[in-house]
Amino acid sequence: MPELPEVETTRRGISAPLRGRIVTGLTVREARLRWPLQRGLSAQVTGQRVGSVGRRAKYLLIELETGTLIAHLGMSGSLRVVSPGIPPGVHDHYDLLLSSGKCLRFNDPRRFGSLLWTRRDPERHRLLAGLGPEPLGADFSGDYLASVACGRRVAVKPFIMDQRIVVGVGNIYASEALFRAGIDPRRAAGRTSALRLGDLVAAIRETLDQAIRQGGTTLRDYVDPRGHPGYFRQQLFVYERAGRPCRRCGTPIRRVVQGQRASYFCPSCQR
DNA sequence: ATGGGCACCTGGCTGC
DNA sequence: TGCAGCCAGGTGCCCA
Repeated sequence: MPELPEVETTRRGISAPLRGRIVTGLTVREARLRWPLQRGLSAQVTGQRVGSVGRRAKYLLIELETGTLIAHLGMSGSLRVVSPGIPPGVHDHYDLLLSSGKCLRFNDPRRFGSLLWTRRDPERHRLLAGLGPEPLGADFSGDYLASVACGRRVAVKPFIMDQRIVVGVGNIYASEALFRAGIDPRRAAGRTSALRLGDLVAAIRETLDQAIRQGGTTLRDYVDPRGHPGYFRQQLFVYERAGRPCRRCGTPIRRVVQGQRASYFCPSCQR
């Protein structure tokens, strides 16, 4: 999926077409997503005006009058604003119909995405309650990262992908940020100096920020709400570049597996 | 508490 | 051409 930059690009794209519109229905073609779609969800949301469209971690928060729709894109999901008259494709699982005559259409080949409904403060929802700080927010600092890394033997790469530590850093940007900070992804989190963790915080911020400005990264499925891919792929230093020369020093990029996920790094630039 | 592994799914690509 | 095997942007849950 979509990591934070892709979710944020999606949020920006769907915000204007949704805000202030009335939900006129919800068409569900496939309810078996990561969490099965709640029965009767359409009746719950129909007739309500959309307020703001927010984001917490990789969750999109579509605020309605009596609650919030929480959408997650999983690994391969995308949301587009289209005319409901356009025939749905095989993996178009739901349409949120709007008074504007358009709809928000969710496509997700792997069905790891979800759509949840809560009447309470979404921050208190079971899936959001334990999340760490936003990487682009003020709470995410070198001091914070050093304090939570203390004593941790887990490798730094899975550590920064742990959503309880910091949210939004997925497999692409974890590798990219570690390259920019010059840190070997296999290094234990607790054996990385506070100074270097400070560099890592800056690198995560810079990487995510640049990716958002480029509309995210498209590897395979991802498209923004207008159907366009993201252009950050051209800026990737290491991700999916195994065997190719490091853009900084020419050393072949290495691929290793950590926690069943591929990690890419330059053995010369990263220590 | 921590770390590691599996599960959930489909599709695209590689190599025999 | 067909098919097995591997890989893919996430993350909740189970086990030791």
